[in-house]
Amino acid sequence: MEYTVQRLAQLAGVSARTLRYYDEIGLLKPARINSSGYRIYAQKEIERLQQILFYREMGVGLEKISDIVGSPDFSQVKALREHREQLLKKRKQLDVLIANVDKTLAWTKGGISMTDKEKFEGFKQQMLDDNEEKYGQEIRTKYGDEQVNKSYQKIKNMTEEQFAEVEKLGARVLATLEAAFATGDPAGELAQQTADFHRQWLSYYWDSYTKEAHAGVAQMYVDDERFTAYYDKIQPGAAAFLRDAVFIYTGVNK
Amino acid sequence: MEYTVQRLAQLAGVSARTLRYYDEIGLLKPARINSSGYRIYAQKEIERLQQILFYREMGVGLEKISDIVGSPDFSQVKALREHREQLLKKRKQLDVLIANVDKTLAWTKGGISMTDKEKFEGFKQQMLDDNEEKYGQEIRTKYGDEQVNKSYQKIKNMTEEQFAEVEKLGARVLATLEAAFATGDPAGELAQQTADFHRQWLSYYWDSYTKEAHAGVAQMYVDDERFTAYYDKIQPGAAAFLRDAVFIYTGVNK
DNA sequence: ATACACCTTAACGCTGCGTCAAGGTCAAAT
DNA sequence: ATTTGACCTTGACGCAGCGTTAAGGTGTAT
Repeated sequence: MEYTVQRLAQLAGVSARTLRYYDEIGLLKPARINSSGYRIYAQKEIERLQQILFYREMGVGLEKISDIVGSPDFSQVKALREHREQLLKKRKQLDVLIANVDKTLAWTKGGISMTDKEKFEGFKQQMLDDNEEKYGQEIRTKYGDEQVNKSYQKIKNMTEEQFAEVEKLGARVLATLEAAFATGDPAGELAQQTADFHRQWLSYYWDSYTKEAHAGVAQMYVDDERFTAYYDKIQPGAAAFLRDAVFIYTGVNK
Repeated sequence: MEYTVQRLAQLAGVSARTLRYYDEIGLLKPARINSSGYRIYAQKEIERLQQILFYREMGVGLEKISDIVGSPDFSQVKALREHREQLLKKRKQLDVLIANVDKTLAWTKGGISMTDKEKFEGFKQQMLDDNEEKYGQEIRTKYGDEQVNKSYQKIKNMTEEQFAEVEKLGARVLATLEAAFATGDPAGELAQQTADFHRQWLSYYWDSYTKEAHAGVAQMYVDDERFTAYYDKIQPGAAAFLRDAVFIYTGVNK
């Protein structure tokens, strides 16, 4: 039995346009073209189409389908396994989105304004691990186990996916700091924006924010050469500049 | 403080192109244009951008964001709630896809060929409910509670989303039947294809398929006027034609 | 002969930008 | 004064996977 586009389309439950498109991109060519230029499909094409649609239902892209269909079975299995991974990833992302929406909704109910930009950002696990590995011992003895544990605990509760967000916020602090440093004015708007970003960034690691603690950390950036080095890699003096900006921002002066 | 595109882009962690695009579609217009034609953004625009980015992270489309931002708070909450529903839907779809991939993988392992097209289709809950409502009592007494319960149980185990699939397969049976009926030959390829689709469709409701049962159902389509009416709405005689095709397909003759 | 259903190619539209291309502007360095 | 280099501008194409006119040829039933 032979089929025209529309007939095959009905059979397969797709549109005629789709079949023409598949022809166009070489994914499914008709068996032959009749004297009037009509596309004619036969049994073989039906089977190929069904394979194509199968993978399409799975959410595989047409190009990958093209690779898969007509390749040996074990390749197809491998492709499916890989595709499965991608689907899982997508679902995780969705979970994060949903969690964020829920959080926002909850906060709005609690009277916390939607304009609070803290909601934007997330966390990183690896950052944590790296941190613990490098400085864990020292920080713990210096600032007390309980504090550190609480902070770590808070972070552990977040999902991995939110990592990119915190990194972004961190990068934003650096970028803004650089621009602000160029102005030379720690009381200027750019510098104050930097301090605000820094506060937001910090808030991810702290259970509660206080101006005094914020100012304390800023001072530490100057006192502890590791932090100084981190910020000064932008420009020598950037750490001190940030501290000054934060002092003004918090209104705290040591 | 005022910002050019690039500066604002850095600050917000997006590309300059994005900001130009947002300007183009009217989502975020710069505060002013300077004498050289440069876009200049101010504090107000920063805040608006942050709101925009917030919703964007949530996966909301730009057009909807345009509606949301700048509307009263309660509207925003409503929008978020609706968006949450959509996210949940998407996740459900993903779950179905993943389940399908898993099933296919399992079947392939079990030696069942990937060319079996049964994997395509799903089920419907509502179809069930409708069915139970209309004919439940009668069917139960006629064919026995146990059978019906088993069938129903099987269907209940599937997810709602798979519904569209079974509907599609059902439609495919009808469409193919119509084309086959036009040929007038119940032994022809089209008619045999119809019988095959019908077998696939049945397989969703039955734990195990047998040729005899298939042929029995086909005969029932002629004997029970409700079914006859259903298939004959295509063309008078279609039910009988389908029965003949299935008899040939199964090799069973009553 | 005429209507009507089906076929063809061509081409724009949708989302959310990335990515050249071709050219103007601005501050600093020569 | 000019040259560099980093920034800015407006166009416009490209991406996936078709949906959707548009303009016109074909097939068949009346």
